[in-house]
Amino acid sequence: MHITVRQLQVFEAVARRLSYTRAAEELHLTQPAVSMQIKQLEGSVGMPLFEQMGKKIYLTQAGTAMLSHSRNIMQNLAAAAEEMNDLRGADSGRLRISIASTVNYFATQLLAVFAREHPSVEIILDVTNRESLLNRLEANVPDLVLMGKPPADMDLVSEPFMDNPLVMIAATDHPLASRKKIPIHDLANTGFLVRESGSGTRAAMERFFVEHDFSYKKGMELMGNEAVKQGVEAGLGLALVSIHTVEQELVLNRLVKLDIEGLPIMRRWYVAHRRGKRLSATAQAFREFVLEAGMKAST
Amino acid sequence: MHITVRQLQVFEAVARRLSYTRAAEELHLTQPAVSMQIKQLEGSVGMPLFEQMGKKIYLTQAGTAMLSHSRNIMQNLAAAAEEMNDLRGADSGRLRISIASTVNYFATQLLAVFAREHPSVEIILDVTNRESLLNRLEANVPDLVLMGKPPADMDLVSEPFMDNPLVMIAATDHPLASRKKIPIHDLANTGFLVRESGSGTRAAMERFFVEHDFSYKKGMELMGNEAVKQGVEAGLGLALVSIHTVEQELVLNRLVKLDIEGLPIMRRWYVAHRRGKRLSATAQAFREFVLEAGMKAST
DNA sequence: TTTATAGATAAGTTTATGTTTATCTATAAA
DNA sequence: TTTATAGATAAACATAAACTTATCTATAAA
Repeated sequence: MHITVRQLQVFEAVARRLSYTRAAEELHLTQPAVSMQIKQLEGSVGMPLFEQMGKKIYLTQAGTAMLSHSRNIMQNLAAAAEEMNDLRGADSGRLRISIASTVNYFATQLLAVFAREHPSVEIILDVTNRESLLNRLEANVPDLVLMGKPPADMDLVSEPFMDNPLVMIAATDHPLASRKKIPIHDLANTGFLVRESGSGTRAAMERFFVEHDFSYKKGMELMGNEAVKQGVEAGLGLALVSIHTVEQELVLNRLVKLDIEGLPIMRRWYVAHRRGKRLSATAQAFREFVLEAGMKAST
Repeated sequence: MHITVRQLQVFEAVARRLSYTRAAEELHLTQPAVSMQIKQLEGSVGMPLFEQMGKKIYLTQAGTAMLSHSRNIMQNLAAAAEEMNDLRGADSGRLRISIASTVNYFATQLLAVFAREHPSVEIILDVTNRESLLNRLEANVPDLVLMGKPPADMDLVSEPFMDNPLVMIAATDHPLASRKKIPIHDLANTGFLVRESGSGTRAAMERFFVEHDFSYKKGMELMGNEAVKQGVEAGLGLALVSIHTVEQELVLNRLVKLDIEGLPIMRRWYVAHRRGKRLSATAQAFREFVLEAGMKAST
């Protein structure tokens, strides 16, 4: 024997009105339908829940106890329904975002704006290197990721949302700082600071040099954007970096951008999630927010 | 929105095993049956509860929230079932007993023994006058009542459980104290202390005197047994009382019992409840306990 | 006594649930 | 590439649940 939600609904109505007939009216049922539901519930619990004395019915002790449980259960159901209702909108719940460290230079600002617009969304941000980010995607941890071009073999749904121009930077006092349209081959004798292998920036740079038949002179290999920038500022060589990583330094005149022919290399950033992922309304809202912010930034 | 217990059961199994097929095995169902239940639940909540990525399924955010509600609800159901189970036995719950004040002289002892034998039963005792007791019965407050012969017009189920002999008492120094087999007519000049009208003892006394063609001399009318007893002890007259009300006084020799021919009058005490009342197992156990205790006392 | 009301009961109908079987798609592993 | 596995989908069917209508019984009130 098993108790059903329907039985509890009917039971609650009868217990509240202390009448089968009134309960039936309230539930838009006939009286026999109510009798049956109560009978089944009584069968389930193995005891009478009501007692009839003359024309009046009363709850038995078991009935009184059952009523309190019943109300409890129905309250839980209502709470569940309410939470589900909230989650259907974009202004609640949890949003798990993982971003590749390179994207960090502006993603935090993006998130701040989104958080302000959706104050009751709990945002969980995770800034990590590309490999760890792909692991997290594999484990289905994040709702969405922001990263450079995602690998083709991982079955992701991805869309570019912002240009990521790679530019050549030099120390402020570099002799070519003020020249226009410098052919790349004029840099044959210059040393280049490069990112670690596995970096998307590094891969893009090498592709660019190959395309332009230019064999570059490798000055030093450094981990991360910050190290590269500091090396360039110290005059150790030139470097190709995302313009987003050096915006401040260019404004403060601590670095300069060289006007090389064929530059900037236009790469892009992507918002991505695993194929099959059921994005919450909140996640969808964030995805669209990111795409829209990218559109604005590129116009 | 129509969530069923069945849906929650199936959902919980799928969420726990993270597999439709395993859940189906566990529930002795086929896989399509599980798919359908989940689909219906998802329809009810208006959102996917699972997401499939490759061969693995994961709970969505809504699914995680739903699972916690679901477990809550099923726990409540289990708690309800457990309480109902307890109530089916005679060692739990509440026992409401109303007793007429005359019965109080020994009923408390009876209850004490029952309470010791059923320590987890919550006993609610209510000692009150006969009229108020009948009102409570009318309002369906007590499970059982202990009283003198219940009125025939109230549709009660009643059963006598103990003799209630009415005896004639006198002050210790009464001249007839040591005489045997006193004919009632020898008391023609003696004054009698009587209970208020409406008292069962008073009615029984008058019936006895009428039957024996004895017109008694009314000394004083007093409210309640205690007043009558004190009056007799003070030498204001004789009285007919339940022997249970004077057991202590007889032992302490503060009152004596006169050996009148035709006495004691044998009245009885009853355990009663309204017809139609669904007695709990506990109430039934108490009823039988009282009847059995009465049997023992009368042998 | 008659009448009205509350609930129980019985029979029959509709709807929901669960089943099997078969097929399809996608993915992971051999 | 082939094979095995997980789940979705569909059709056809059996069973059970939830109702309705009609009728019956007991009780309280007129």
